[in-house]
Amino acid sequence: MSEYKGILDHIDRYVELSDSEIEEFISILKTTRVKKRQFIVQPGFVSEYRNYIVEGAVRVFYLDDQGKEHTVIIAIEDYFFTDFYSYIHRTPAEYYAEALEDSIILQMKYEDVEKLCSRIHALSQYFRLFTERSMAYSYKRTISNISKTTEERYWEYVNKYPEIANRVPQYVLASYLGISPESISRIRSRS
Amino acid sequence: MSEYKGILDHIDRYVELSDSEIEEFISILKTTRVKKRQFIVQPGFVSEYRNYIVEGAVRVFYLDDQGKEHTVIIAIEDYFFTDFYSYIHRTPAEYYAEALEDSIILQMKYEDVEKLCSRIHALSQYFRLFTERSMAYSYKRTISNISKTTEERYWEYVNKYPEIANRVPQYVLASYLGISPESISRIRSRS
DNA sequence: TTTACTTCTTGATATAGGTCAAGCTATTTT
DNA sequence: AAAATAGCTTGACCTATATCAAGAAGTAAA
Repeated sequence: MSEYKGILDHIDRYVELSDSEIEEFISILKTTRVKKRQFIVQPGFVSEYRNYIVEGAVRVFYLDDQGKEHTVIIAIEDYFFTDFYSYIHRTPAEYYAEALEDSIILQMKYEDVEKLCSRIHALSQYFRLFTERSMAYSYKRTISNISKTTEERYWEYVNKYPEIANRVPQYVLASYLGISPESISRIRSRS
Repeated sequence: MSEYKGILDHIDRYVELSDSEIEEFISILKTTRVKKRQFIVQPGFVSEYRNYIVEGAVRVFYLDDQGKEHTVIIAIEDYFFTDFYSYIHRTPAEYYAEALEDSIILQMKYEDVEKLCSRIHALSQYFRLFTERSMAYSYKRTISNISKTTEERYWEYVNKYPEIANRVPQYVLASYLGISPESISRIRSRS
């Protein structure tokens, strides 16, 4: 059904699955609806799922000892999110995943993904190739974080992801870029 | 031979390869010796290889328009490095990879890795699992970059990787952590 | 349509940490 | 072992950006 179209297209960009493989894959997907402000992952609980967003927006953030939030991931349609460390190592999550809007997500359990990846070579390839691309992107974010000014980081993000920047609250963007909300406000007013 | 022991052990931590698969894998490895300060990857050229360090130390860094260096990866024995974006997308590298010591590295070409991963399910699994772990680590570095003070980042690194911190020049560590060398010097003298 | 949250803006102030400069100390190289 | 190069330290200064505070503007709820 149309609810799986997005994720199947996503897979299709990397590998080809047979019809029966697609069926097997779909069988491990659980569709979940979450309301705005609802938590999908919480510190203390293992992040059981890899989550794919069919519709809506989610952020993953870390709450430090001073009560400050630091956003690691901002995800909209066609993005994946999870507390990756918790998901892989089966340890309690350190991050929150919070719906920024009412959302529909597809959830796949760690064991199910691993089982399927062991059985279906193409699926393993898919996650490998996709994760390698995420990794390359992650290096770029790191470079940006350590080498650019707040203003440069802000405009870089806004130019690269205008739809996301317009869609999420500014304080979320601020905590993603490691900038104070006030500074973002000033950067915007300056232009 | 012993030169392959490290990488085979590395693989062994994730998956089991048959003897013939091991042989196939070894056949795509090229052993290269590089001298201190030699470049293994340079902007403008495609980063052809995934590189594994048998012995020595290497850093990957970005040179910005103001001539400042920003280190993305510091790698010693049993680590991989490459300009990942260039390697995956076959586009000219943006980073330098520079030997910090005389080093012995194992190089595997993109096409060879892809061909083998298509043929050998376990190898695909290996790279998938390993990259997923790298990814989880990468999020931690991001959090650290956007949420911690320079001093916290410095001590965090030194405690986590004391051997590396003692082995590489301080300006390299500084450019990895996004701190000025002077500040690192002051942080150290303060303790 | 008033009340109450939530988010954003603006101003005043403080400070972490960068930059510049100069000298010092190692470590290579000749 | 002298010369040269590379790396580290220290001091003085400066600026980008955080923090604090208070109000304005949106948005949702009652």
